[in-house]
Parts: sequence; structure tokens; C-alpha cells
Amino acid sequence: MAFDRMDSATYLSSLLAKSFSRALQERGQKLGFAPGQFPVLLELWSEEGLTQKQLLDRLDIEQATMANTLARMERDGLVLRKKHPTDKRAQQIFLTAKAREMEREAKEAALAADQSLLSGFRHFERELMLEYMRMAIANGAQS
Amino acid sequence: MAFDRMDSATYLSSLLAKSFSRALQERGQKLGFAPGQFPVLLELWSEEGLTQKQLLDRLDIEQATMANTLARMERDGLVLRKKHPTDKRAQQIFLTAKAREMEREAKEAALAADQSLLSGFRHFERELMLEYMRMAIANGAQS
DNA sequence: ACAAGTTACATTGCGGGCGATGGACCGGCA
DNA sequence: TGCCGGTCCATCGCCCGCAATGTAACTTGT
Repeated sequence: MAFDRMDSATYLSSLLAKSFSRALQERGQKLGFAPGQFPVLLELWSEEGLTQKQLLDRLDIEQATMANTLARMERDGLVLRKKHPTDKRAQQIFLTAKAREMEREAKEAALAADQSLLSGFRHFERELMLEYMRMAIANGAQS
Repeated sequence: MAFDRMDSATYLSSLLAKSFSRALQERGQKLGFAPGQFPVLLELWSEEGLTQKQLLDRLDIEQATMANTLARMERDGLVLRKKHPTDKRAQQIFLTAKAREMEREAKEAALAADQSLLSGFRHFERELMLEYMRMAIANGAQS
């Protein structure tokens, strides 16, 4: 059976994710954050004091991954975990000053990562690609 | 600054890769291979006896990743590593009967994974998406 | 022929994804 | 009240990506 991996969305998506991740990693490491931490930062920039569970509900990440990511972020001085006032099982996540201050630069870094791999795309091509990606992701989610 | 992660190709590409990887993983585990092993299998189905270096040249994977992947594949009975006849540093990689026999089913599994996330796509949409992905990957590669 | 540089591979440590499991805690119901 | 199922989180083992480093073996230039 013929099978060209360059015609496989599965294979290409893995290459694509590696490329984007590398682009973000390069730009993020100067600021002090890793690619996997960016979505968490995004949520916390818009609202602090969320519990781990609330973060899980907002992001497409498993609980085990979140726990490990938060542990690394705490270690790296991006985040503080405080006891929940009424629920002793839970914790609330707060940003450090360092993390709060990098918001603007970090978002610019993420936009730059996007831009670098999408250079040469016309506006409608970029939009179409994003839309196709969202469609495929939706197909995967409802399964 | 406004930043919607659903408009970020970086974020979407990571979700997309996770979705496709999961789709392939589900289908592949019955047969006994993991997603990261599939590209290696593809190369070996088309030509056995390649060295690790030759595999590296054909795939977009780092040497350390390849060494570990091959070690797992050997452990799982998919692959044999034999000494290179003239170069004692090198090794030649051969498939086991088990790996050789799963070629057809494995390729069908990969096609099914692709298909499952691309359901609802018209033919030209699928082609366009693949083309956009290849373009973005090319942007990343030449940097 | 031999030292020096290059190449092939393994190993280690880390980021980040997953499922499975376990402990502490909450809440509801008898 | 006291028990019991569900919830929040940490932890462990695994896959898979990377950079950095080490070792053995090959090659090349003198």
C-alpha cells in the first residue's frame, strides 16, 4: 500500500506542532517561560486565584499534566499555590510579580512565533488554516 | 493586550497534534505500535537494513529521540539491531516478522486516524489544509 | 603510522503529554 | 453522627520531543 507521510495530516500536524513549539520556546526562554506554561499564564493573566480544577476546565490538558506544569512554574518563580480558604483539598493559583510583569512581552512573543511560521500567508489563508484546524480539533474532541 | 488562544496557530497546532496522536495511538495500540514509532516503521517497510544515521536523514527527528525510539521498538519486538558489517560504530535496523506482518493494518490504522479528524472536510479542503501545513513547516525549517 | 578531528550511537536530564492509582477531604444520606 | 461515594490533587510509569555529553570507531593529514 502506498503511504506518503507528507500526505498524512497526523504526521504533518506533529511536525507543525514541533515547529511552533520551538518558535515559542526560543522567544519564551529569554522571558523565563516554557511553551506548555503559556496557556496557564494566559488564564491567570485574565483571572488570578483560580483553583487547579478551574484551570483544568478552561484548558485542554489532563490533570496530571497540569499538576506537573504548575509544580515547574512554582519552582521557576512564576506562580504561587495557596491553600483554598474553605476547601482543604483545593489550592488557589496566583501569579508572582515576575509573571505579572511579563504579560505584554510574552504575548508579543507568542504573536511573533505565530507570525514567523505564517509568513507568506495571505490574511485569508491564515484565517482559513486556523478554521480548518479548529474543525479537525472539534472532530477529535467529540469522539 | 487581547490574546485569544483559539486564534493562535501555535496553540491550535498543539491541540491538533494531540488529537491526531491520540487517534493514532488508539488504533495503533491494538497492533502493538506507538505513534512515534510509525514513521520509523514506514521507512523500514520500504527498505530494511538502514543504519540509524540513514533513518535520521530520512525523518525529522533528533538523534537522541531516534536512539530511544529504536530501543523501545526493540524491547517491544518490532525491530532488531545488528552490527554493521564494515563499520563497527554503526548498526543496521531490521524488522521482525511481527512488524513486517502488520504493515497493511498499520497503514490502514494511520489512514483511519487521518480520516476520523478530517471527516466533514471536502476533498479540496483537506488538500488545502495539508498544503498550508507544509508551507508553515517549511517556514520553520529554514530558520 | 599516528595524532587529531569527525562520525555513530548511547545516555542523561529535562519539558510536556497521557492513564492509573492513592490519599485527603467534602457532602449527602441514613 | 457516621459512613460512603465523589472530588481535588500528587505521584508514578510511560511515550516522545530536545540539548548536551561521553565513548568508541573511523578518517584524514602529516
